[in-house]
Order: sequence, then C-alpha cells, then structure tokens
Amino acid sequence: MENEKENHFFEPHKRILIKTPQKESATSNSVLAEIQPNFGPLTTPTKPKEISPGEPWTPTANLKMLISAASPEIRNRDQKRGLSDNRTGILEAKDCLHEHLSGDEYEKSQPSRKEKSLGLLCHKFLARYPNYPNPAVNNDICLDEVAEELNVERRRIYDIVNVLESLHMVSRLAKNRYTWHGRHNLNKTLGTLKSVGMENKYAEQIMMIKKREYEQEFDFNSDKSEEPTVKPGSGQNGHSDMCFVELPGVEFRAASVNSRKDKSLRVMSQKFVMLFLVSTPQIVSLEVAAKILIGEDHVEDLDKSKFKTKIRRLYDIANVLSSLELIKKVHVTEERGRKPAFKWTGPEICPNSTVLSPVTSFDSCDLEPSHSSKEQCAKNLFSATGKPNFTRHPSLIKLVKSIENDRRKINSAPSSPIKTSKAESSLKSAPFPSKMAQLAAICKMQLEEQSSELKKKVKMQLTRPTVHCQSLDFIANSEPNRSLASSQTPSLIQPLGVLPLIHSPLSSAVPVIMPHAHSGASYAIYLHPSQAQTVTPQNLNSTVHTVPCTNVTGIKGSAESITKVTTEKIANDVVKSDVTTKPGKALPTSEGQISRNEEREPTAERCLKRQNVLEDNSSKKKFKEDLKGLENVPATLFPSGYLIPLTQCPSLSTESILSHKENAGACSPNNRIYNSPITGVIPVTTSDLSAVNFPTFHVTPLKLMVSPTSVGTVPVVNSPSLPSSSHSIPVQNPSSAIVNFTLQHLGLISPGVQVSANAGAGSVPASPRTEPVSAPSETTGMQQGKVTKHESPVPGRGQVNGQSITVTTGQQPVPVTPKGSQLMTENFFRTPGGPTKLAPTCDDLDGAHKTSLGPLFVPQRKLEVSTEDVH
DNA sequence: ACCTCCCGCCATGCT
DNA sequence: AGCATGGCGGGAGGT
Repeated sequence: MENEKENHFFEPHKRILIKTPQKESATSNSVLAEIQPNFGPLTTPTKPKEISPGEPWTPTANLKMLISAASPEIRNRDQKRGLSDNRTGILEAKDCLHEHLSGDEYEKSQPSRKEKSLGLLCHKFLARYPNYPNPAVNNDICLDEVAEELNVERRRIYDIVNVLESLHMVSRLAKNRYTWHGRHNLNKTLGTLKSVGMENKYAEQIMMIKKREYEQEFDFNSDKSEEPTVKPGSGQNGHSDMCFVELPGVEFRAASVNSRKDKSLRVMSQKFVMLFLVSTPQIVSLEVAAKILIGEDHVEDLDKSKFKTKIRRLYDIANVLSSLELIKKVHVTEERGRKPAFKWTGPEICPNSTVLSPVTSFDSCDLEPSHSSKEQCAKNLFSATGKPNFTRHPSLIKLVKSIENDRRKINSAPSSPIKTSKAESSLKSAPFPSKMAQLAAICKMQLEEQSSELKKKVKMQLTRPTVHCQSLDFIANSEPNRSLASSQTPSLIQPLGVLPLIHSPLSSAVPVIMPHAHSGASYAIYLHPSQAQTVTPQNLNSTVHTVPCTNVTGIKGSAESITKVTTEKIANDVVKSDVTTKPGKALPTSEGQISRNEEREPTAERCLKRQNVLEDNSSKKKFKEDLKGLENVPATLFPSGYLIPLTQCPSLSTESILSHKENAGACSPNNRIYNSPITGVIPVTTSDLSAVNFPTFHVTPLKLMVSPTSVGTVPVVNSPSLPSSSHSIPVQNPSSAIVNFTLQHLGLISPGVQVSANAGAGSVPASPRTEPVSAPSETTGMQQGKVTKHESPVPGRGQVNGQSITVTTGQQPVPVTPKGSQLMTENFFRTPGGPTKLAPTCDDLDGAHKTSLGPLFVPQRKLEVSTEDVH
C-alpha cells in the first residue's frame, strides 16, 4: 500500500527511469531526463533523472525553485536544457560556472567523482531530513523518490540507508519505504553499541592487533590470531557475526529486511562504530577495523581480496558516518607510515545506552536498550509493537502543533514555493525539515556554483572570499548539527566543493540562560563546549553572543574544523582560498582565534583527541597550538555562546526548521534555512531582536565554531543577510548572501558583522537541531535558546554594532532551564549532537554558563574572528 | 603507485 | 517471474 502511495505521489514525475538503475551518467542524465517524461513503472527505476519539471511538490521541485530563485543562472540553464533536475541543475550550475560551456559538453565533464561521492550524497540525503524529526509527523522516506531527487542510483541510497539503519536513524517500514528517526535514538543506539562492543571485547582486540602490528608488521595471517586473547565473541556472542543490534522500538518491521539483517553493511557499520566507542583514543584505522571485522567472521581468511573488500566497505560506511559527523578521517602515523583512520567525533557515550542522555531516553522510545547483546541481537522483528518507536512526550506534540502553525504561516508565504516532498505531504511537520534541507541543498548548489566562480574570482580578487569561508565554517559548525538543523549547512559547504563534510561537530554549545536586560526576556547562551572549557569567563566574554531567539543553532563543530582542516585537504584548500581573501575587516583577528577555539572539539572530544591523537597532521597540531594560544588570549573572542531568548523559542527546533522553508523559498540570503519559523524570516526577528538588541543585526554572532579557515570567511558578510547585499558582489552575491544567511542562521556569523549592509537581515539562524523532542522537559529553555545568534565578539554589547547584547547580564542566568548540574564539558560536547544531550546539557550548562557567562558577557571584542585566516 | 571508492553486475530472497 | 536489496570487486579518479 504504502508503496503504492508513494509511487503515486512522487512517481508521477519521477518515474522515468527504467528499472535499471544503472548508470546514468550524469551527463546522460540531462538528456535523458528531458526526454523522459515519464513515468515508469512504479517500481524502481533507478535512474534518476528527474525531470519533472513541473511538480511543485517534490522536493526537487522546491529545490529547483529555490535554486532558480537564487540563481537565475541556473534557471536559465535549466531552461535551456529543459531539464531540471535538481541535481543536474547543480551540476550544471557548476558547469555553467565554467560556463562557457554550452553546456552539454561541460556538463558531462563535470561531475567528478567527488561530486558523486557517497559522502556528498549522504549529505544531501541528510539535508532532507531534520536531525530531530517530530515524531508526530510522518517521516517516511521513499527510496525511489530520494534516489530520483538526488539523482543517483538506488543502489547508492541503499548504502546510505543501511548505515543509517544500523544507527537506527531510519527504520524500514516497507518496501521502498523507510521512516526517518533522525538522531533521536542515536545516543541510545550508540550506547547500546558500545555495550555490545565492550562485551565483544573489541577494545582488547584492537589492542592486540595493534600490538601485533607493532611487534610484527602485519601479517594478516597473524592477525587473525588475534583473537586468542580476546575472543570476541565472548559476550554474547555470537557476535561474531553478531546479529544486528536493534533497539526496542526500532526494529525492522519489514520481514524482508530481516532476512538480510545480519548482512554485512548494517552489521559492519555497527561493528565499526563499536570499535570507536570502545577504543580509547577513539581512533580506528581501517586496517584494524577490517581485521577485526574479518576476524570475527572467520578469523582466518586473510585473503587479501577479502581484506580489500572489507576496506572498500568500510570506506562506504565511513563516508556515511562522516556525513553524520560521527567520525572524521585522520591519518594515524605508525611505524610503518601513515594509515588512513577515522576518529570518532560523535558524542561521548556511556556504555549503556541509557546513560547518555536522559533526554534521549525518552525520546526514543521506550525502550531501553537492552544491552544484552543477545537481546539486541534478537531481532526484534516481531516487535510488533506498533510503532513503539518514538512515542513522544506530550510536550512534543505541542511543539508539533506550534510548528505546524508556523508552517502554515510560512507556507502561506509567497516566497516559498516549496513543495513539500511527499513525505511532507504525508507528514505534516516533517516537511519543513526537508524543505530546509532542500534549501540548504540549493544553497549549496548555488554556493558551489558561485564558489567555483568565486574561487576563480577570489583568486583574482580577494574580496569576497568570506563567503566561502563562511560556508565552510558553517558547515563545520553546523554540520554537526546538520542533522539537526543543519543539514543545510552541509550542503552549503559542499558547494564549495569542498568536502562535504565536515563535521564538527559538536560543537555543542552550551546554553546558558541569561536574563535579558533589555528586553527582559531571558536568553540562553550556548557556548561551545570547547570554548566553555577553554574559556574561562574571560574567554567567555569574548565569545558570548546574544542571539535573539529563535533558533539557536549552534555553533558547533568548531573543534573539528581544525582537524578537518588539517585532515581534509580539500576543505582546507577551499577554505584557505577563501579565507585568504577575507576582508580584513571584519573579524580578522578574532576569527582565527575563534576558529581555533571553536575548533575545539567538544571538550570531551578534544581531550580525547589530544590524548589520543596520534595522527594528525602537523598542521592540526599547529592549529591547535595556535588555538590554544588564542584561547588564552583574552582578547580573542570566541563566539561561542549563543543567547537565546527563552521566550521565543518555545517551539523550538522544529519550528526553526519550519521557518526554514520560508527562508528558503526566498532564497535570499537571508532566507535560508534556518530561521525559526517564527522568526522565520529573519527580519522578523526584529521584534525579537529588538528585544534582544539585535535590531540591527549588527550584532555579529559569534561565530563560533568556525574553523580557522573558515574564520577567514567570516567577514563574509557581505551581506549576508541582506538581500541587497547579495547584490553586492555579483557573482558571489547570491551565494554569498546565502552563505551569510546560512551562517547567520547558524550563528556563525553575525549579521552585523561586516556585512555590509545590512545587517538587517539578521536572520538568525535557527537551529533546527534543537531538538525539541528531547527535551520536553528540559527543554524549553534550552530549546528556545537555540536560537541564538551569535554575536560577535563582543560580548556584551558590543559588538560593534551595538548590539550588544544582552549578554551582559549574563549573570543570572535565568533559571530557566538549567539546572546546571553538569559540567559543561560534557555538555559541550555536543550539544548539538544529540538532542538528548542537549537538553541535559543545557541545563547543566546553564549553570555553568551562568557562571561563565557572566563574565563572558563582557568581553567585548568583536569578533574579529574572522580573519584569521589562518593559516 | 597508492588511496579512495564509484559503479553496476549479479546473487539473494521476498512478492 | 519480477522486483527490491545489497554483496562484491573491477577498475578509475585523485593525489
């Protein structure tokens, strides 16, 4: 049934393809697409090509619209082609950039492998859904649809979905259909996996392998033996092949699924994750992972081919996990040399799933993970529980309603054409996120295009670089969130060409609540964990930003940026280029610092990383060092905190997401994604702002997390928000605007900042991420907070604009939320990450923040951030 | 030359 | 039989 429905909905346009997924070359696509009008059989055609020009509803359509709105160029192209694939559009856009091309020619050429990478695809995929979807809504995912929209073979979607499924971020409903759970269950799942991993003694196995390696070189053969000591299976074992670990409400429903449940990709993914969770450094090399995974299966086989295959699969999994920001690629330098490895950048998890977050607990479900692996293993196929899955707290429901309302408002807005995706249609709230995502995607595309152009230009001229950087930053920052709100970000980033990912995550910001002096409204401030740690009150000063309510998104991710940077060349490069240009103005100084600070990973992570870090590039180290230095420096600011108006936020994340739509629709820079629904439009916020101080926007947000590189971007500004601004630079403009927008939303950038103009725009980023869900309890405060913005550097007042903000007070944090018990550190971790965590964190944080914050507010610096280029 | 990992053939198993 | 899934590994792009 469902399928049918789905098909109906979507398919109309989509269905073109024929069943065979096979290749499509991108190039060909366009052509085909045009041609194909059709519908294909419902079944799955894989190929994507979308065409459907018409349909408004599909996300694609929305994207198209957005894109077109955003960039006329693209539109033109499409027209020319007649196509409209989203994807294609994007790609094309790139081409266009190159332009020159008449198009076709170029088009074909384009999509480079990277553009087709699983990581990028995953980003796109994730961008379509909110990190913390409203349970109330229907969050169905139609694989065919997604494949079409993303213009990829269905096969690729399976790769993504399988990994997501292993984390219980999605669950299969039926053929072709999955339900998106987002990160609600993530912490729980991770906790469970950690428990299972512990049972299996993976840590020991890892150690053994390493030991052996060191001692000997590798002999794979020998490796196998590894187990001797450990025995993996001990625990329940069975594991070896262990069964797929399931969570109670998340079991696979579809029978079919069951059959292959234990098959590799899912199980491999879980095992791979377990390795990270169990190992101390949390850095796992592919080689070790492959050995362990093979070992379980059979110890022996050394086959090289088998090993190679395993590695290949691990790359696939790693790409998805990277997109989720759970891991990051690094290189471990061992005696032998550098080996590819991945570092866990996800939330710290307690062994039992339970631990983590209280929040989580509820969110997800009821269940608690059983830890016994056996149980887990037991496939709960039966679980019949209807969908036990996510039952949500009443509060959530309320949120949903509010969101919906917002949505309506938004929808009504002219700007957004948005179509809802099928899912949306089906669901209510869900759509927003997707829209957001779409928007993000669009932005990305635009950015990409622009970026490409920009890059060129930039090289030539430095001026605008910022944008790009920002985008990166965002990404970095946001990404972590991505799931949350951010999916967008990622997308944005991508455009850069960069990497997709970034992870960063975590950055969680710690929320602190403060009373707002002016408005009286209280705000929560989110600090980055990292910052928090590092930051002393003094630091805080610099960092804190106030934000108007709506959404806060956070910052996140900063820490990683560094690593990423180092690690990821691409990103770096891109960034660098951009950064370099950065206008000076803006935040130059601080930025770098900030970025560094931001970089910090969530504190916890950082610590770990530092300890562990084996690898890393010197560059990283350098950065870190730099950062450290910076951190210390009082002057610097970090934009770590966000202020969130408590008042507004009630709805929270979802709302924010919703708001997105609007923005998105607009395309205008401002628009973007994140806005809170309410604020939705940023401008709107003014009221809020006013309260906040925002008014002008000048406030710059803090940036926070920006990676150093990104920092540079900061300056971006240009106009981010402003529409007008967009204009400023022609080429970039749109993109820049978008970027700014995004950034702003994300909080990375302050609107005011530099930008030129207007700050007004002010959009605040909302962070979708916030997860409403989790928090019911906590929540409120926190969530609300999300919104924040950062301001720039200045704490208090500062900022240049004066926005100053509320921060000042800081002091009193208002009680709202926070309980504060915990340390910040933890909180810091990832706020973003898990909703669950967040909530708690927030509370905790608050307390902490308060303290810290108080001081924080003070700071004043502007942000300087920007610049820095950093390196 | 090595690292990544895309691509898509084709097996598997549900419908 | 047809189709959805997804294992698997050739081989190409990137560096």
